Amino acid sequence: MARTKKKKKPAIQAKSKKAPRTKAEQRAETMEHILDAAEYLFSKHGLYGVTLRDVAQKIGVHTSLMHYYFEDKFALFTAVFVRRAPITSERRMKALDQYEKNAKGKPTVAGALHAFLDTDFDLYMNGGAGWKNYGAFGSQVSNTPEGASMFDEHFDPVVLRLISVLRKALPGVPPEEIFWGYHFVTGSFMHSLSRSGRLDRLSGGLCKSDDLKAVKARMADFMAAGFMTLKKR
Amino acid sequence: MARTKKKKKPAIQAKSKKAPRTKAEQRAETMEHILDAAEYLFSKHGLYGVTLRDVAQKIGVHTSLMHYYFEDKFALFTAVFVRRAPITSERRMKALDQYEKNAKGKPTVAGALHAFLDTDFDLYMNGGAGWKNYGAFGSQVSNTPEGASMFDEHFDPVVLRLISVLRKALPGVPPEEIFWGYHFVTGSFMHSLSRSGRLDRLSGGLCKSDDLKAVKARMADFMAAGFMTLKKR
DNA sequence: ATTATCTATAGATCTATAGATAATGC
DNA sequence: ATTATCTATAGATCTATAGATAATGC
Repeated sequence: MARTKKKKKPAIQAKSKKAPRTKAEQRAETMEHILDAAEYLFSKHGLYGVTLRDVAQKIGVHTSLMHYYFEDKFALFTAVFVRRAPITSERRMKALDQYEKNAKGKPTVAGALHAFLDTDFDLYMNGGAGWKNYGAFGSQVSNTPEGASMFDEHFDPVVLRLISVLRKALPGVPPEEIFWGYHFVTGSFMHSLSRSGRLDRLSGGLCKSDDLKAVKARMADFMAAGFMTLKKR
Repeated sequence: MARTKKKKKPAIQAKSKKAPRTKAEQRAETMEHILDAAEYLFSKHGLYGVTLRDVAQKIGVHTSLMHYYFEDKFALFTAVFVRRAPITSERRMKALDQYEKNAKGKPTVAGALHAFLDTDFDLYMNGGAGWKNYGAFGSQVSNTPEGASMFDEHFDPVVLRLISVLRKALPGVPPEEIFWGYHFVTGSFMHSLSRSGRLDRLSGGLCKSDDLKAVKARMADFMAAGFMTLKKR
């Protein structure tokens, strides 16, 4: 990540950061560089707003290398999505399992949402620039037909796990009401991950859309209160 | 709109739907057709995912006509945005004015959100296919750097108007808290307008993301409850 | 010997413009 | 006579592939 910038010093490098020894390492490292660059660019401009040349140029490498490592442009796009999807998915799955266990049959909406959302916010806040970009990338993808099926495939399981906890927390509330609640949650969540900067301008600098810590501090409880308005049957 | 499909009958047309009489009318009608087609396509694939040829083909006209009516691709994109922006903006502005007047110094969060959101949902639900497409288009735009400044320019006034009513409804709550609340609202709102279909699959058909009536019935109260969790100073 | 990277280039778009033709307007 | 639409085409990308060169691996 640190060396993504350009290539400042072609001179002698520090021992630890030397060119990778084995070919396998070299291959892996180049692929990571490509994925990092693609992730960043796709997060800004979407699938069609980025050319393979853009990606190659960003890491100072020839365009044809993109095709050596990835079948085609869409395969690269998919690879960006797939690289991190299982990580966030599994973390949240575990957090929900853990929460439900601790709740001993009495889960709350706020508790479930904290497990689901805060776990991810921690990742995006502390996982480095790559994870921040992935968040913005995901929020882009979530709005396009091209990406919708990737969401279905990789995130349906965690989301349905969340829904199941929410249903226990809200006995008597019909499932469709809970799905509507989730619909609102995911909209806000994706919007927050996009960190578009609009909030900064709108609020005259009072809030920064980059401030995920502030979002984390408010979102789960905000949404939990909303769930309480959904009508029982 | 009805004739957008292709051109089925080059035969004699019904009197009322005859080819436009004056050149001004013809010009206006062609531009509307172009804007309708562009609006639909941009809403699905974004600025870069649509070519001028795509737009031209959709209405069965030559690509060069795009350039005759619009300076370039981005100008067309902007024109799509600008065509309807003032309409939704003014409607909501009026609804907020009206609400505040009726509230006689005692506005509520729910009341303000109903005025702001429901007014728009009515438009998207009852304004015809074009308005539905515009909603999805807007939600796409709201997530891109290219479109952010358009949002700032055209929608900041209504949003700040909403904020001002919310502040009256929430005395003692610092403005930044209210901006965060709005941040959550707009995320859910834009997501709802995108009508991506993911909710349909996720919920196994229990909910349809196309069902704006269901969204309207729940969203304002859901969010209003959330605002109550924002901390006073 | 095998794999990583680059050079060169084909073929397919895409945007945009110049100039021709067809349809209204006086 | 002016405006709407089409034909033809230039110039600029963009994706993708074939084949050359440079760097590791036995």
